[in-house]
Amino acid sequence: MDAAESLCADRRLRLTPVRRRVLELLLAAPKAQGAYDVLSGLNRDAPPRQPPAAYRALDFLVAHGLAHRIERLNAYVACASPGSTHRPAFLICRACDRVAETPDLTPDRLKREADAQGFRIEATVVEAVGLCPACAP
Amino acid sequence: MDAAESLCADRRLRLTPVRRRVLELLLAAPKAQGAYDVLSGLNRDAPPRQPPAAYRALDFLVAHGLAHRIERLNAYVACASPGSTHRPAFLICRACDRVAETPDLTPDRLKREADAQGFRIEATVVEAVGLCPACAP
DNA sequence: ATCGAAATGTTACACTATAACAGAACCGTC
DNA sequence: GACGGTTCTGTTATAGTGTAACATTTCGAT
Ligand SMILES: [Zn+2]
Ligand SMILES: [Zn+2]
Ligand SMILES: [Zn+2]
Ligand SMILES: [Zn+2]
Repeated sequence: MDAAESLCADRRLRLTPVRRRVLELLLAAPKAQGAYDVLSGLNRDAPPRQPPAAYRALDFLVAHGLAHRIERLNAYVACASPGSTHRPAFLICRACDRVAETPDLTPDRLKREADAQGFRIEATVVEAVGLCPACAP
Repeated sequence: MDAAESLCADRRLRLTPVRRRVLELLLAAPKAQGAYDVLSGLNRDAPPRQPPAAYRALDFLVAHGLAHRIERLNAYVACASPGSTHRPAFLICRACDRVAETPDLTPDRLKREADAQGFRIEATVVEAVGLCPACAP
């Protein structure tokens, strides 16, 4: 949280109350939170909010590296090391939905990292997004 | 398609008309197809089908390695090399949604593979699914 | 104080996915 | 060829995820 504070200060980003609260919720959660989980969290405070409020805050956090979206779960987690640009790998437990973030690493190191944590990988998804030759500028 | 035929024959899997048709649709499509795209494709034939028909066929194809689900797009593509167990990486163009499947490779080879194809990676998602220490049997 | 940009509120809707149960088709055995 | 279990399909309804569009407010700088 402190890291997020100073990061936003450095970059002149506005960590508004809603965004701050959403980040707190993600940090406090033991597992990845869907957008509507976050929304319920917000609405445990007052006043009641609508879906866009949650999505906007989450988009902000993801865009600036304070949180990650787990495509597989349609859910979000707070980043484990905000500030540094990184391409993390996530270890997602299919039983409890807990998500561990591993630091930037090359793919063959992924298995060793998982082994070290006692995590048994059953499937891995690698998705790269970018521009194909036909669409490159 | 022939590969799918023989693969199903070998494994005593039933490549029923619906499943066959869905695979044909995926193979014919230039880009990843959402479940409802597939459903529209099915309904261009008769008789009209409902969402579960598409999802069931897609689940079957994915389960047996004839297709892959692209989490990022909530969409599906036909597998480029069915039969072989593999952990492919997908190159997803954010502009045209075309998806290229790269063969099983280690992550540092991903960049080289992409470079060779003239594909400019802008973001990569690595998601591993399995069992965390707390949930392991 | 004023103005433009950024953020939020609000309504309504689109897209994605599954539960639950009924019926039909398939496949082996007797 | 009739049973009987299994797998596949049909059908209805509903749950879950995400966004478009526009009004309103807040912020920060001239
Ligand atoms: Zn991170
Ligand atoms: Zn677990
Ligand atoms: Zn494949
Ligand atoms: Zn493209």
